Amino acid sequence: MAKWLVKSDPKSYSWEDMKKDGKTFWDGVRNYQARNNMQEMKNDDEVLFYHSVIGTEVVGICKVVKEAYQDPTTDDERWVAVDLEVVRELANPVQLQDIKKVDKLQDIALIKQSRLSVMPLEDEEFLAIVEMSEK
DNA sequence: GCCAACGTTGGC
DNA sequence: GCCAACGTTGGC
Repeated sequence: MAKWLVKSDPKSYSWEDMKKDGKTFWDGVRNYQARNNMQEMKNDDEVLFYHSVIGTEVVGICKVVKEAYQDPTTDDERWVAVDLEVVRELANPVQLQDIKKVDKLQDIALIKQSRLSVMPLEDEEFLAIVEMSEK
Protein backbone atom coordinates (compact mmCIF):
# COMPACT_ATOMS: atom_id res chain seq x y z
CA MET A 1 0.00 0.00 0.00
CA ALA A 2 1.44 3.32 -1.05
CA LYS A 3 1.94 6.35 1.13
CA TRP A 4 1.49 9.98 0.15
CA LEU A 5 1.78 13.50 1.40
CA VAL A 6 -0.51 16.32 0.34
CA LYS A 7 -0.07 19.98 1.05
CA SER A 8 -2.69 22.56 1.69
CA ASP A 9 -2.46 26.21 2.49
CA PRO A 10 -4.66 26.51 5.61
CA LYS A 11 -5.99 29.79 4.26
CA SER A 12 -7.74 27.85 1.54
CA TYR A 13 -8.31 24.51 3.30
CA SER A 14 -6.97 23.62 6.73
CA TRP A 15 -6.83 20.45 8.79
CA GLU A 16 -9.52 22.00 10.99
CA ASP A 17 -11.77 22.23 7.93
CA MET A 18 -10.86 18.67 7.09
CA LYS A 19 -11.76 17.41 10.59
CA LYS A 20 -15.06 19.26 10.44
CA ASP A 21 -15.89 17.78 7.04
CA GLY A 22 -14.57 14.29 7.83
CA LYS A 23 -14.08 13.76 4.13
CA THR A 24 -13.19 16.01 1.25
CA PHE A 25 -12.70 16.21 -2.49
CA TRP A 26 -9.02 16.83 -3.18
CA ASP A 27 -9.48 18.99 -6.23
CA GLY A 28 -8.00 22.02 -7.90
CA VAL A 29 -4.61 20.44 -8.59
CA ARG A 30 -3.18 22.05 -11.73
CA ASN A 31 0.24 20.55 -11.89
CA TYR A 32 1.06 17.54 -14.04
CA GLN A 33 3.41 15.87 -11.61
CA ALA A 34 0.97 16.20 -8.74
CA ARG A 35 -1.81 14.99 -11.03
CA ASN A 36 0.21 11.94 -12.02
CA ASN A 37 0.73 11.11 -8.38
CA MET A 38 -2.97 11.45 -7.68
CA GLN A 39 -3.74 9.01 -10.46
CA GLU A 40 -1.54 6.47 -8.72
CA MET A 41 -3.49 6.66 -5.48
CA LYS A 42 -5.48 3.60 -4.48
CA ASN A 43 -8.29 3.16 -1.97
CA ASP A 44 -7.00 2.91 1.61
CA ASP A 45 -3.61 4.43 0.79
CA GLU A 46 -2.54 6.58 3.72
CA VAL A 47 -1.92 10.26 3.16
CA LEU A 48 -0.19 12.76 5.40
CA PHE A 49 -1.82 16.18 5.55
CA TYR A 50 0.67 19.05 5.53
CA HIS A 51 0.06 22.74 6.19
CA SER A 52 2.08 24.86 3.82
CA VAL A 53 2.76 28.60 4.26
CA ILE A 54 1.21 28.82 7.75
CA GLY A 55 2.66 26.34 10.22
CA THR A 56 4.68 24.35 7.67
CA GLU A 57 3.93 21.18 9.56
CA VAL A 58 2.40 17.74 9.10
CA VAL A 59 -0.80 17.70 11.11
CA GLY A 60 -2.81 14.58 10.38
CA ILE A 61 -3.38 11.35 8.53
CA CYS A 62 -6.06 10.69 5.94
CA LYS A 63 -6.78 7.87 3.58
CA VAL A 64 -7.96 7.59 0.01
CA VAL A 65 -11.63 6.65 -0.22
CA LYS A 66 -12.19 7.36 -3.89
CA GLU A 67 -9.58 6.96 -6.58
CA ALA A 68 -8.87 9.56 -9.25
CA TYR A 69 -11.84 10.85 -11.23
CA GLN A 70 -12.52 13.88 -13.39
CA ASP A 71 -12.06 17.04 -11.33
CA PRO A 72 -15.61 18.36 -10.79
CA THR A 73 -14.35 21.94 -10.59
CA THR A 74 -13.29 22.03 -14.24
CA ASP A 75 -14.40 20.73 -17.63
CA ASP A 76 -10.79 20.28 -18.60
CA GLU A 77 -10.36 16.53 -18.73
CA ARG A 78 -6.67 16.74 -17.95
CA TRP A 79 -7.31 17.22 -14.23
CA VAL A 80 -8.45 14.80 -11.60
CA ALA A 81 -9.67 14.79 -8.01
CA VAL A 82 -9.61 12.13 -5.31
CA ASP A 83 -11.65 11.81 -2.12
CA LEU A 84 -9.83 11.75 1.22
CA GLU A 85 -11.21 10.82 4.62
CA VAL A 86 -9.80 11.76 8.03
CA VAL A 87 -8.06 8.89 9.82
CA ARG A 88 -6.59 10.66 12.82
CA GLU A 89 -4.84 13.75 14.03
CA LEU A 90 -1.17 13.48 14.93
CA ALA A 91 -0.41 13.72 18.67
CA ASN A 92 1.92 16.60 17.84
CA PRO A 93 2.41 18.36 14.51
CA VAL A 94 5.72 17.57 12.82
CA GLN A 95 7.52 20.73 11.75
CA LEU A 96 9.22 21.04 8.39
CA GLN A 97 12.34 22.28 10.17
CA ASP A 98 12.46 19.08 12.20
CA ILE A 99 11.96 16.91 9.13
CA LYS A 100 14.94 18.71 7.59
CA LYS A 101 17.10 17.51 10.49
CA VAL A 102 16.42 13.82 9.86
CA ASP A 103 19.00 12.15 7.63
CA LYS A 104 16.69 9.64 6.01
CA LEU A 105 14.13 12.31 5.17
CA GLN A 106 16.53 14.48 3.19
CA ASP A 107 15.37 13.09 -0.14
CA ILE A 108 11.63 13.53 0.13
CA ALA A 109 9.97 15.87 -2.31
CA LEU A 110 8.73 18.03 0.54
CA ILE A 111 12.30 19.21 0.96
CA LYS A 112 13.75 18.75 -2.50
CA GLN A 113 10.81 19.97 -4.48
CA SER A 114 9.08 22.52 -2.36
CA ARG A 115 6.45 23.41 -4.89
CA LEU A 116 5.04 19.95 -5.50
CA SER A 117 1.69 19.61 -3.71
CA VAL A 118 1.05 15.86 -3.99
CA MET A 119 4.00 13.52 -3.50
CA PRO A 120 4.74 9.86 -2.79
CA LEU A 121 6.49 8.73 0.40
CA GLU A 122 8.31 5.49 1.12
CA ASP A 123 6.81 3.42 3.94
CA GLU A 124 9.76 4.15 6.16
CA GLU A 125 9.59 7.86 5.47
CA PHE A 126 5.91 7.86 6.35
CA LEU A 127 6.62 5.91 9.54
CA ALA A 128 9.51 8.16 10.49
CA ILE A 129 7.27 11.21 10.35
CA VAL A 130 4.51 9.50 12.32
CA GLU A 131 7.03 8.44 14.96
CA MET A 132 8.30 12.00 15.23
CA SER A 133 4.76 13.14 16.01
CA GLU A 134 4.57 10.82 18.98
CA LYS A 135 7.55 12.21 20.84
C1' DG B 1 5.57 41.03 2.54
C1' DC B 2 9.46 39.69 -0.04
C1' DC B 3 11.76 36.98 -3.11
C1' DA B 4 13.65 32.63 -5.01
C1' DA B 5 12.37 28.66 -7.45
C1' DC B 6 9.81 26.53 -10.54
C1' DG B 7 6.06 25.44 -13.96
C1' DT B 8 3.57 27.14 -17.85
C1' DT B 9 2.69 29.92 -21.77
C1' DG B 10 3.44 31.92 -26.07
C1' DG B 11 6.33 34.12 -29.68
C1' DC B 12 9.58 33.10 -32.92
C1' DG C 1 11.37 23.04 -30.31
C1' DC C 2 13.64 26.62 -27.77
C1' DC C 3 13.64 30.06 -24.50
C1' DA C 4 12.17 34.45 -22.44
C1' DA C 5 8.49 36.29 -19.91
C1' DC C 6 5.23 35.70 -16.73
C1' DG C 7 2.46 33.91 -12.84
C1' DT C 8 2.22 31.19 -8.74
C1' DT C 9 3.82 28.79 -4.80
C1' DG C 10 5.85 28.50 -0.52
C1' DG C 11 9.70 29.34 2.84
C1' DC C 12 11.48 32.79 5.54
